[in-house]
Formats: sequence, structure tokens, C-alpha cells
Amino acid sequence: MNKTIAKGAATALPLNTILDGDCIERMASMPSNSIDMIFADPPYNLQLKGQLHRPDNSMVDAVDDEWDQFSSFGVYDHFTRAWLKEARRILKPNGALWVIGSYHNIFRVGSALQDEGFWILNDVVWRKSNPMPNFRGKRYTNAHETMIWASKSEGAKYTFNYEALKSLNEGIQMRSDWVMPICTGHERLKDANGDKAHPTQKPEALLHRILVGSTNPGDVVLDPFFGTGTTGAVAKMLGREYIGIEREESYRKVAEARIKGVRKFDREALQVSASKRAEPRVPFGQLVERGMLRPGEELYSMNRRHKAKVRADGTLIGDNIKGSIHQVGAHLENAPSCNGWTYWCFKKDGKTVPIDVLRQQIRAEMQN
Amino acid sequence: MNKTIAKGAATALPLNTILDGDCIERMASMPSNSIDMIFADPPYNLQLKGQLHRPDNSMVDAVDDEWDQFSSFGVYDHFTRAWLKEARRILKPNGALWVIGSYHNIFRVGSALQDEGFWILNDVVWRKSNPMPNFRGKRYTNAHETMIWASKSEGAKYTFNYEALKSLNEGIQMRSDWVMPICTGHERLKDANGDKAHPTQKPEALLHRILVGSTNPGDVVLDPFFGTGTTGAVAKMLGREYIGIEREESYRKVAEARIKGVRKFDREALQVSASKRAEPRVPFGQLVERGMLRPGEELYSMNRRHKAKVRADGTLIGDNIKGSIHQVGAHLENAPSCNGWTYWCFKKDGKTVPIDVLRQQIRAEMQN
DNA sequence: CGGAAAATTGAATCCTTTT
DNA sequence: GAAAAGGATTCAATTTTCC
Repeated sequence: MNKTIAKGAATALPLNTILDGDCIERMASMPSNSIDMIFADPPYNLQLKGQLHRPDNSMVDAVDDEWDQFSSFGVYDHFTRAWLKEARRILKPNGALWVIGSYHNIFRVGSALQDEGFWILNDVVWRKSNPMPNFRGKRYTNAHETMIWASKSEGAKYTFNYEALKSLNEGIQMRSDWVMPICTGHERLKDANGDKAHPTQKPEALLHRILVGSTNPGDVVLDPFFGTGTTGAVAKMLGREYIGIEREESYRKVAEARIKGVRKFDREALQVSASKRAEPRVPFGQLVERGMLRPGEELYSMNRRHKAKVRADGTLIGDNIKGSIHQVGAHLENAPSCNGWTYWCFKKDGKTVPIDVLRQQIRAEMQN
Repeated sequence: MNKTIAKGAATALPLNTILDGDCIERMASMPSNSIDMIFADPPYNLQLKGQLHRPDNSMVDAVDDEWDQFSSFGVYDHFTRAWLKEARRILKPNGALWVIGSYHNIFRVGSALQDEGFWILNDVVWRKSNPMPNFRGKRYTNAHETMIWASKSEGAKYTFNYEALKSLNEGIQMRSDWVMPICTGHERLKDANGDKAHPTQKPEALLHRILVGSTNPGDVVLDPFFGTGTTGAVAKMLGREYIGIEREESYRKVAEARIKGVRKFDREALQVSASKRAEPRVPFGQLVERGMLRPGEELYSMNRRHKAKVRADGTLIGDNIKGSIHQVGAHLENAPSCNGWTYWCFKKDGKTVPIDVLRQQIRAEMQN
């Protein structure tokens, strides 16, 4: 019954559309536990005083739009808590939130989301390879922005495509600092006058990494501060469903046209390196049942220091110890745990071969 | 009159000593408006639960000290506001605060200091060149910590040695992200048993840059969480006065001995030799994230005999083979290894161009 | 003694399924 | 829901051991 309701609610979501209006109100009308991931790029509360000039006296086109003005931290905090509360409600239990901000607002946002019950998984730094210099030489070049990645609550599961991210980084575990250029050139959207269509357009590369790492194809991604639709554009490319909320009509129009021109990558390209954890479980006993290993046959530890005999029920027996391949390995190594599949080897034609090779054989057969 | 009082108060400060006890109480007994700079490395409130083992089954020596235990965010916030309030009071009107933290606590600290009236000047990211990996592959490598630099109030003056920092950075304006290794080797202080004397000793290079940038010789630097005295040691080298507060006797003793052995640099020694940086490694995945190559796009081998398709995670898929650009190249050529960068080409305007051209483009951007 | 290989270690909110 | 069992997982740098 629950399932039916949830499903009905989920199919009622306005997938792949850009909603008009205030994001708090719009989210309030969405069903609970229905969104896989939320990417939010809220107003930064920049509080820029006066105008900023470059050394050559040209003027810097700063973010001074009406939507970025908050009269005090209190007002900003109130707004922040309100949208975070709705965001958390509509997120699936195993969903996740990404927020981006600068030092002007990120500490408010981070505190607020912790207070609302989100559980921070990482903070990630976007290190800009081409930031705007500090023209007056009064501070450090503001060369980064901060993102927070959080699950709905402590202990919740979350999507993390570890292997895919590792592949993106040439085989090395992805770190919490990402080097990427700011959005310029052809990617930067212009309005009819040739001015930039949005003051803080985010690079698609940033969203690419976030979506590949934290969602799967078919997942629903919501962006409550849609702007000119970078989230939607990248979601479409990557075969994810998007929902945008944006109150400025001009931004919505630009986003609409932009996403229309985006093509989804073909299915094969969307396949991503899978984790071993996703592979089907093979009981060691199957190797014995199939005759790949025979009862009484001896296995040798990787380090050649120990051996044990295979028994008909798929357990091992060694010196003073009986049990699974993992238990016996852990006991012999005096370790808290042991992966028996990679620990034990058998002899074949005089060579020593890890038993994991046999597991892979079985898995390959299962594919067919 | 004011000036005389302030001066009198300043000379009464316990310069170049390490004070015993709780930092809030100790600061409470110091005169207002008397300190030039405060560097604070407060407890991070890590909230670690169980134990963590490396893949080789060795155990990670966690920070589980009593001083890092707080029963809730509320308790931590209360503590944070209390020390920040005293810190701000004793700071000179043109003084500044530096705080370091991780995602566990930095958002609490940042919000609190804004609420207390501090004015954030920058957040600065310490990017660790050799962080501890994420052993279970469940999150991003925690490869950075965050520092906040703040003046006593909005509009206050503050010390910023722009040119000195620019020199430290090979003539380029210093950015808000600093790459430095963690504190290991000879610099890492050991106790009588040969174990680390403090679980979270900070590298001297970090304090060096902070003190060169934010203080002048003769300035008074206070560290309310002194630990084993990195702040004091570097302050002494650089000809600044320090005051440390530390409640653990064992840390105080180590710090005392350490600082005793430090010699003040003579002027020439303060010149820092610049090191040339190696060519940065560019993961192939970045070309995909940045849209320079699109998932599904075909690459062609130099010899035109093979082709393969790009996937969204930066791997290639060819006939019966998936993997990195190097792995697929090596497999197709039946070679032990292959430099994918020079092996693969893509089509542009009908011409075949090596993908290495794209890598060079990225490197050029990074130089800026 | 020199060089190579092995061991050690770092502010970490670090698992999932079956019984 | 608790307890037991299966089994997946690491990068850079320094220090120690081995040959």
C-alpha cells in the first residue's frame, strides 16, 4: 500500500521541467521522500558595499542583484533554514544534498543544515584555475568555493560511485579538492545584449562530477535555485531526470532554450565502472560442489606461511581452527578480518593461483 | 590617556610564556585591545564512533582524546562562542583572528564568529599534498582543512603583507588555497616512547605563511590552544612575541623544550627560495567533465588501426576491452604499456588531433 | 656502507547482508 | 532488532629492515 502511494506520488513529479516561483513554496507542494538528489546554489548574501574598480578604473560587474540582498544574518538564516527544511523533507531517505557557497554564506548554510538533521559526508573545495584576482591587493585571491555533501540523516545510505570517480581521476581515489576553471567562453551564456545571462553560472564540469559521483541514470535531481540551468543541462546529458525551480523569468527562458539543445549521451557511454560490491555473492561452497576444488585439497596463504584443507561443506580446516575461508584466514593472521578470496591460493599445474580466479569464472558463467 | 593605558596593559602581558589552564579563563584575565593576532586551532569535535582499519588490517590511530569530546552541537557552540567572545575582546581594534578546522566544526565556528562581530576577510584552504586516504572507499579523500581569517569588526584595518606573500609565491598574488604537506618526519614531535607527542600537530610552514602575511616583527601573537607550540616556535623564528595557553601539562612541557631550541632567523634567512613545480598531472576524466570530449565520442589510434568510445567516467570502451586510455591502448597493441595521451586522437573539423593537445590546453589554464 | 624492499603512518564523523 | 558473518578497501612520504 505504502509502495503504491509512494509510486503515485513519484510519478506525479514534474520531471524535466522548470517551475516558476519561490523554491520554498514550490518544494512545499512536492511529496515527501521523492527526490534522489538536490543540488543547491543559493544566494551568497554577498553584502558588497559600493562598487569595485579594477586598477585600470574599469568597473567590476559584481553580484548586486536584488535576489542576493539580505538585510542581516538573521534574515538570511531564516531563509536558509526554511528551504533546507523543505529540501530535507522531499528527499528520499537515502537521498543526498549538495550545496555550494563562499565564505559569505557557507558557514551559515553548513550550520543550518547540521541543525536540520543533515549529516555532512564531505566538504569539497572547488579550486578555480582562473579566479578573478584581488585587484586592490588587500586580501588573498578568492580562488575557491566550498561545497557541502550531506546525507538526509546520520547512518543513512547514500549513492557514491567510488570506482567511477576513481576512473575520472586516473585510477587514484578522488579527493575533496577539485581543480576546475570558472565558466567562460562558449559555455558562458549571454543575453541579447551580449552580457552574461547570469552572474554566477556554474561550470558544467562541476555538475558532471557531482552527478556521476552521487547519482545513477534515471535518478531525479532537483535544483531549487536553477538559474540558467547548468544542473538540468548536465542531468539531461547524463540520463538523469531534473526538476528546476527559478523565480526570474529571464533565467528560466535562457535555461529552457539551453536544455532543449542538449543531447543525451548514448547508453553505452553512460555506463560507469562498477564496484566489486555490486557483483553477485558466490559462496565458497559452490567451488567444492562444482568440483573446482576437491574436499581434502590443500590451500596455501598468499604469504606461503599457512595452509589449510578444504572440507566437503565448504569450510576449511587448519591447525586448531575450523571455519570459513575468511574466519580461518583472520585467525591465522591474527587479524580482525580477512578476505579469504584473495588470501587463499591453490595449486594448478605446479603454479599457485588465487581462489578468486575460480569465483570470477563462476561469475562470468552467471552473466550468460 | 587611552594610549598610555593600552601601552601599560600591553607591557603587562606575559610575553613568550605558556600559560597553564583553560583558555577562556586565561583570556578573561587579559586586558582588552592588547593582542595583534590570534591563531586558534580548537578541538574539531570529530564525533568518531568505532575503530577504523586500513586495508592491510593495521589500525588507524584516531583522535579520541578527552579534549575533543562534546556531547552535542549545543555544547560545542556554547564553548565556541565563549572563547571567541574573549578572543575578540582582547584583540586590538586592528587585530585579526585565524581559526582552523574541518567540516565537523568549521561551519559552527564560522557562524559563531560572524555572530560575535568578527568580519571574515577570507577563508583559506590548506590542501594537503599527502592526506590520509579514505580506506573504505565510501567518501572523498579528506584532503583539506579550512582556515578563516577575520578582522575584529567590519571596516577595521588589518595587517596584510601583500608583497611579502607575493614573493613567497613566485611573484604571483597569493591565493586562498595553499598546498602543503602534513606534519611528519623530523618536524613531528615525539614523546619518550617514540609516539607522536600531539595527535594534531600543525606544520610550521602553515604558521610561517600566516605570520608573514598577517603580522609584523614585534607583534604579539596569542594561541589559546597551544598544543605543542607550533605557533610559538614559528613566532620566535620570525621575531614575533607569542603567548600560549594550554591545559595539558604534557603538551606544555614539549612546547617549552621545543621553543627553547628555536633560533630567531636573521634577515637573510627569511628570504625563501622558490621551488619549481613539476608539470601537474591531468586526469583524462577532466577532458570529459569539461566537455572537451563527449561521452560516446570515438577516439582513433595513431596508426588508425583501432578505435574506442569515451565513457562518462573517463574510461574507454573498445572491442572486448574497457579501461583507462593507457590500458585500452596497451591491450589493443598487445604491449606491456602505452601512453594513451599520445596514442589516441579525436576528430576535429575533419582533422585527426592527438588528445594530448587538450591536456596541454588544461595545463596552460592552470598556469594562470 | 649503499641501495632496495618492506613497514609505518596521518584531525576519519569510512560496510553490508544474513541469521 | 541484535549479532554474526562475508568480504571490500589506500596514497604519499618517511623510516626501518634486509641483502
